[in-house]
Amino acid sequence: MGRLQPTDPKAATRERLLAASLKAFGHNDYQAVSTRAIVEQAEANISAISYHFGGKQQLYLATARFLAESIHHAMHEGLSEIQAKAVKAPADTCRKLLGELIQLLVYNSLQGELSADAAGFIFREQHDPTAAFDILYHELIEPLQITYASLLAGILGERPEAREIKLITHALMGQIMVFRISQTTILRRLQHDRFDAQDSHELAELITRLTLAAIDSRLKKDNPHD
Amino acid sequence: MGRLQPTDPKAATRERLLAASLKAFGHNDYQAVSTRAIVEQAEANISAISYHFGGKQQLYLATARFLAESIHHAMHEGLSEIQAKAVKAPADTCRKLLGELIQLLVYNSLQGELSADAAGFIFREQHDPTAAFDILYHELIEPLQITYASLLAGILGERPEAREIKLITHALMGQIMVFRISQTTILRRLQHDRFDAQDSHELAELITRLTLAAIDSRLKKDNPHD
DNA sequence: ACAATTAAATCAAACGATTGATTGAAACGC
DNA sequence: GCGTTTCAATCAATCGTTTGATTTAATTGT
Repeated sequence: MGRLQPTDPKAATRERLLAASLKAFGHNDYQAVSTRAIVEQAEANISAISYHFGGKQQLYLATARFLAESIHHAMHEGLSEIQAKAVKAPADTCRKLLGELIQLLVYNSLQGELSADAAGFIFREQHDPTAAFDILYHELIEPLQITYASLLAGILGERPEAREIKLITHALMGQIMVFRISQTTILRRLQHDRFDAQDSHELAELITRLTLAAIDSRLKKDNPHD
Repeated sequence: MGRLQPTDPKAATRERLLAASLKAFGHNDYQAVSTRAIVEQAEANISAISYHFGGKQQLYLATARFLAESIHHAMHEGLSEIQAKAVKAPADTCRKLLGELIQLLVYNSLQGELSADAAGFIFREQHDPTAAFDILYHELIEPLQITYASLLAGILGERPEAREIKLITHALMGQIMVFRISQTTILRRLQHDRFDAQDSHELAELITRLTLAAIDSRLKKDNPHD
């Protein structure tokens, strides 16, 4: 997995357990994942879970933190650059940055090696939230929403905290997420078997066009002197 | 539940098992749902599953069919009316019908009594498809996508089967679905506790505006004599 | 029309297998 | 040699399924 491998042999087992847990919990409910399946995938002993985490429940929460860190690590470079350029940026700069953000999100959603596991984990927490959702929300979901919303607000000249900006942000980000969440559907519709990097690029461009068009019409509506 | 209650007392247990299964499988994986939990909810005996369906696996597949039928039943009236008006309809009629379809989808996604169970069931099958996905896809997902795509194609003057129409359909329907799938996120962002009928109406109008705007820009791009 | 017979449906009890967790001994690095 | 980490063995609890008996409903014989 794409994580930094710890040279410390003590923490190696812990890291393998987290990676195996993410893969397992990304595809199955908490109750549906057996601790034995995790330790088998991690090539560890059954009691390693109790020893390193205290139990299955604590391992699950640690996996949520591990997931948030992993995604944050994978997107931090691109994301922080966008966020830095976005402060007090003019509308046309925000438009360009929004395109970059969409590209970043699409690529990470479709090409990221743990995107499938992450999507499964996050959705389950969305549908029936546990304590893990708080971790994912504050460290992953909310920052992305705020970044997207601030760009949107920069283009539209409104407050990022406005109710309608939040709703539009959610709807427009849905255009991206649906290609991960409902990937089986769209692949079947296209009679395709997987999205490669080229597909992701094309998809990001399409979504960017749709997104900017939706925003533009709102600009015109607010400034009827057109 | 909003299903037609069978006067036949023989099939009553079967129906209760299906309703209980949908509720259970909508919130938990196949493996995470115990047959004992289902029969307890259904007020039936443990062996009723084997007797009426042959086993847990067959009950699960029957639940998928039950879900497809239930949603179909809930949306059939509004959907068939839209589909009937859509045949060879001019672009402006398609625009109006698309708004009605969005309204229908939003309302059913957010207000439908089994929408939460359905969303959970369908997502799990999207993420790790089993034999149940084929049922859901052919009887539920694909018809909706085709209806949406044909309206889109009617507005844009293109073939509903075109690759780009399918992609745009998927992206735009994502604007709707994300409010069900990621409902926990948007409710937390808004510091809201639930979407009522008024919220759903407002949401449908917002999404319709965003959607039509995205389509309109494409019209202009294709007809540059504007 | 009513008792006898058959079929359909439900029930409690039990099966082996698997679950999360714990234990004390063994192996490890320093 | 001592603290850390891993191991196989074992615990009670729960899993899906099966079983044989019981109850309920329908059918038949007369």
